[in-house]
Amino acid sequence: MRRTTSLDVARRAGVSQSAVSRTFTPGASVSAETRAKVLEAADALGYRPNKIARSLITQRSGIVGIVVAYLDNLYYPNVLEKLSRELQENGFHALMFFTHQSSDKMDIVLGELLEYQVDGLIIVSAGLSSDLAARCAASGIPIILFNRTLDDETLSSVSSDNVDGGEKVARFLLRCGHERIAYLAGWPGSSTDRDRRLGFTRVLSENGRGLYRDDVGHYNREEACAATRRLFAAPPFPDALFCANDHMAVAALDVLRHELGLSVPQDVAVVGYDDAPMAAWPSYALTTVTQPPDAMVPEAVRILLENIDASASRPRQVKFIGELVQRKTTRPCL
Amino acid sequence: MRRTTSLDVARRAGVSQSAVSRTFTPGASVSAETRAKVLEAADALGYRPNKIARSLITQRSGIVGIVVAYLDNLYYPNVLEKLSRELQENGFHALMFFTHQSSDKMDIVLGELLEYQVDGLIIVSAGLSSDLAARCAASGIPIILFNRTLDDETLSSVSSDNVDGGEKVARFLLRCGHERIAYLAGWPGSSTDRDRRLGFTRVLSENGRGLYRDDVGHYNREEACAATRRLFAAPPFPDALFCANDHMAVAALDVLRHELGLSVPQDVAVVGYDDAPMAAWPSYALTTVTQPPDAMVPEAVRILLENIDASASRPRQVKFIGELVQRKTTRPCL
DNA sequence: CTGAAAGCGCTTACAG
DNA sequence: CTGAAAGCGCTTACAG
Repeated sequence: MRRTTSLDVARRAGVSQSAVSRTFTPGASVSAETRAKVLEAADALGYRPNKIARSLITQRSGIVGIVVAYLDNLYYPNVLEKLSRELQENGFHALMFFTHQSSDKMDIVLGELLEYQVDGLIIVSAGLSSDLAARCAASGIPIILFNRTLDDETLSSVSSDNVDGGEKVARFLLRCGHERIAYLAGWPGSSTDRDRRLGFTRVLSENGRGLYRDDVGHYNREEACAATRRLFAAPPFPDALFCANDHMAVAALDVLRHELGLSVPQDVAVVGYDDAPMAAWPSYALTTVTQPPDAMVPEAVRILLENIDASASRPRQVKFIGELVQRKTTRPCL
Repeated sequence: MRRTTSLDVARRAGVSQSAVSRTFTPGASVSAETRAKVLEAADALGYRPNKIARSLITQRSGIVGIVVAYLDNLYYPNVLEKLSRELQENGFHALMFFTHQSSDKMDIVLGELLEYQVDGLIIVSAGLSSDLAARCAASGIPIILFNRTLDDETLSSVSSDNVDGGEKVARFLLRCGHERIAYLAGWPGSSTDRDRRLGFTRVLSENGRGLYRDDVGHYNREEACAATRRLFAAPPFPDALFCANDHMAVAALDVLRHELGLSVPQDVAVVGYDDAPMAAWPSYALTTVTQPPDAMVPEAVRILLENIDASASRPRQVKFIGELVQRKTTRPCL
């Protein structure tokens, strides 16, 4: 079954193919009469302009690639949906590319991306070697890192101020009088983990403290559960646990309460990061630091589209300040 | 900055443009020597074939549209990730289209989809009027409904047997000796809600029972919370509650335990549907019916790709049987 | 195996 | 405002 093309419409409407093209090009000059004839014929034939063909000549595909490593951290589905909808409202669409945490596969993914002639790229929740980042920047296609940053600032990014967030948690825990403070790390290579830890331990040491215990969960539920067991293997137990994200904090909470029989916050205080949806669910009521997607997503899309329009502009790093929201996994304190 | 094209590569390699095209077309005939020259030149120039241009002539975009209404039900991010990865492994990619539960926006979405010349369509978690379904079928593009079915069978679908699932839950609850059984409905227009309820109430009435109480949550957390409050507004309370999906069951659990101070399963048994990730988390340990995405996703993709290859084949409905998995929101019973 | 050429379905100067 | 024509970057018969 042949697709109906602009030529079919032109013939039926008794006009040139150019006229058809023009009536479907916003801002092109067509007389009301011609437009009406075209529209009628198009309607009768069920014609729709072929975006693919159009993109070949306009050099604009209207497609933005979104690279994601995983979706099991509840924070990300939310971000993904918002990004997609925001893109849609601006006439773009998201082409999904799933990769893995380790950046071995990123090469392949990136190659495929470029083949699709995407207009831009949003990299979410995925590690990116600086080597790869450099190649991306060199490719000339506008890229924005969401919730990740790069030390050398070769790429634009939108994230929250993770150092500040880590500091806030440390100050809060200290104020609550905690003594044996532990850290459950995320993916050690990620900027998020590094910065949250940095802010956290800096405030601790400014107050003459260090991490009482320290383990790694790689932002993964199973590993976070295992790490929690190790962290609480021998007394004296930590009396506060800062988890590098909510997804792990929830896992830790489950282990603490249901396996180890500890009470939160009486025996241990638990703090997460992200303010993912389930953090607000009463069963968890997790104290955490927000990374407001309602502000971050539109900003990320704005910057990206700006770069697509004027690809000359230089990389920009935008950081949002998160807030500590106290719920019930920590004792009330000012 | 002009993109580097096959012609650039041809010039540098000293061969024809066709030769370049051939070395990037699997199965085309090129001598080893020519191929080597081309590959070298391509590498030097950072050339990648333009899939968009290719698709214009091959009539294959390699893009499959995925239509989703929302991602806050945790079952879906999981499905989406699996669908995407499965597609990727088969050389396709997913273009996301977010719509809304109500099918008003589906028209627009569908139009955009067709403009992108997607090779196929997967509709997940979204309502589709039979009118729209007919138009889809008429468009000639292969479509598969995931987790939804259509009465008139004009479209292929992969789902679980929701009638059977509803029956299983009813039999189980009856066996456990429950007397006042309530149903928390999802989206009334959806096939999932209709079938789960159908199987559920059928077994109930076969045993001389009816629904003790009945309310609607529209598969939405807030509404499910409100519905739960209504269901438990006055004694005697229901002693069992079947929720049309896990997302609402978890909401109900939160209200029951944390607002109403009821014990689950002592005061009320709660059963969900989906076996979404959080159903297995110890804080919920929800008894539920599985809809195995590990089996359903590959099958959905298989059928779709089959239809893309031989677009003549007629619509097919595949149903998977789910299992009731007993966890801790119901009393142990055989 | 290889190259010249037509064509996929559009947009966009260029004349009129 | 309108049409004929060139061209976006490929693939693919067609000859050789």
